[in-house]
Amino acid sequence: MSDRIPSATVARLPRYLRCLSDMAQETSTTSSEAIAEVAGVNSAQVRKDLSYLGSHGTRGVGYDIDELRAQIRKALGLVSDHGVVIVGAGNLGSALANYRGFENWGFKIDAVVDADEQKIGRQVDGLVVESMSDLEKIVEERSIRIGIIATPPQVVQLVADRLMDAGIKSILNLAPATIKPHEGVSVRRVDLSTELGILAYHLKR
Amino acid sequence: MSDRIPSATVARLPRYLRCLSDMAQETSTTSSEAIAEVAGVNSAQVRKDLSYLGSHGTRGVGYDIDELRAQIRKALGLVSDHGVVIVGAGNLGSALANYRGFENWGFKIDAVVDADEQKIGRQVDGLVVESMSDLEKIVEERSIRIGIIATPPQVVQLVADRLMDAGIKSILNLAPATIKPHEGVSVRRVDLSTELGILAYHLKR
DNA sequence: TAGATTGTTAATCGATTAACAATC
DNA sequence: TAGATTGTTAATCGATTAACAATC
Repeated sequence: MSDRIPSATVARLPRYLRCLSDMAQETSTTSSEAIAEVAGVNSAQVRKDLSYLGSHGTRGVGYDIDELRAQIRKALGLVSDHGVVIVGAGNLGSALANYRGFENWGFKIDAVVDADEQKIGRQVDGLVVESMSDLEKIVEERSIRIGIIATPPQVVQLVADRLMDAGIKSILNLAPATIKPHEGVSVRRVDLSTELGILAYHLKR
Repeated sequence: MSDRIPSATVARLPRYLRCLSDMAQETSTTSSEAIAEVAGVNSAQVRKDLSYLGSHGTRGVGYDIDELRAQIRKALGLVSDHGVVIVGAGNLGSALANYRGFENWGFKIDAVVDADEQKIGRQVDGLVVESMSDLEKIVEERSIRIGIIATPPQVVQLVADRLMDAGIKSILNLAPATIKPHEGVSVRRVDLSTELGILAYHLKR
């Protein structure tokens, strides 16, 4: 609810949430200055970002950490459990299946699928790798709405289309390829070799 | 050389580079419109971005793909080989060591280190996992300037400090923790659970 | 009250894009 | 020449941040 939160703010909210988790041990209250310090941003920006969630701070005092965490979780929609399917049980896909921290955020890896016969049936962090041909069935039966693509780039659009047709509403694409999203589906991309390319630029001077 | 390239442009250049690689098979020339289509951005933006590299296009014709690739590689500093050390031989670190595409871009994984005795000596994609205690020696002897951190978040700053003290100039941090960079060191962060958090937000409507 | 810190305004800064003259 | 496409300007849009009144 409330108005649209700017995308730059949405991108910072999960970071604040993690910073707050780290702080929670020490005190029950914190300030925009302290959050800014830990998150590595400007304190005015923290206040501005938090103001989109409504006013939950107390002037002269700061923010109650637990309450603020709850508010951020609510704003991001991290309140209920989200089922996730990982497509691709290669190195990256397996790394993700094992990735701690997903659970802490209310994400639950429901399935890992792969097209490679060899990999089907293997265990990946307690999950059995299932067949790519069952993808639609898996997504529908388990009401999964988030998909993570960790396949070779050549098949990314194909996989994405199948996911979206099956009802997936959000896709995190870790392969170096662009996805044309269907109407109403949001796609995020993380490309590690791109990140390294950016790093090289800064190495120059 | 030339003036500072805006950071948003730098972040897009690696993407253009990959799009151009895909196109190179079919034709020897391309247009800002075609690149924009594949990269998923506005064509005026492509032209603007490319204009920071100098004028390498031909009005009425377009860009020579091979020449443009060379120019982008040069602008990003991808012309010489960059040595990389990966800290952390867990799932993510191993996935990275195996990550194809790094080599194509002029990156060479020179070492994978881990603090866990159990993992030392294991093979990861042709590399033998080395001991974390040799980190400084490895970085200095092999003149490595890029580090990738794939450790638990608790030790990130410690590892980063050791890397920076040893002479690392660019760090890609894949762990969910903030690094305070030393003067002249650039740090980029990719946090997969943050990405998933952002995805959850878009799931709401 | 005095000190601290929020919430918000308004200025600034930077990034995107429509439009079009230049030119192949 | 006619058609195509660049390179660049200028308008627009959105994001950042300094500053400060509000208020605990």
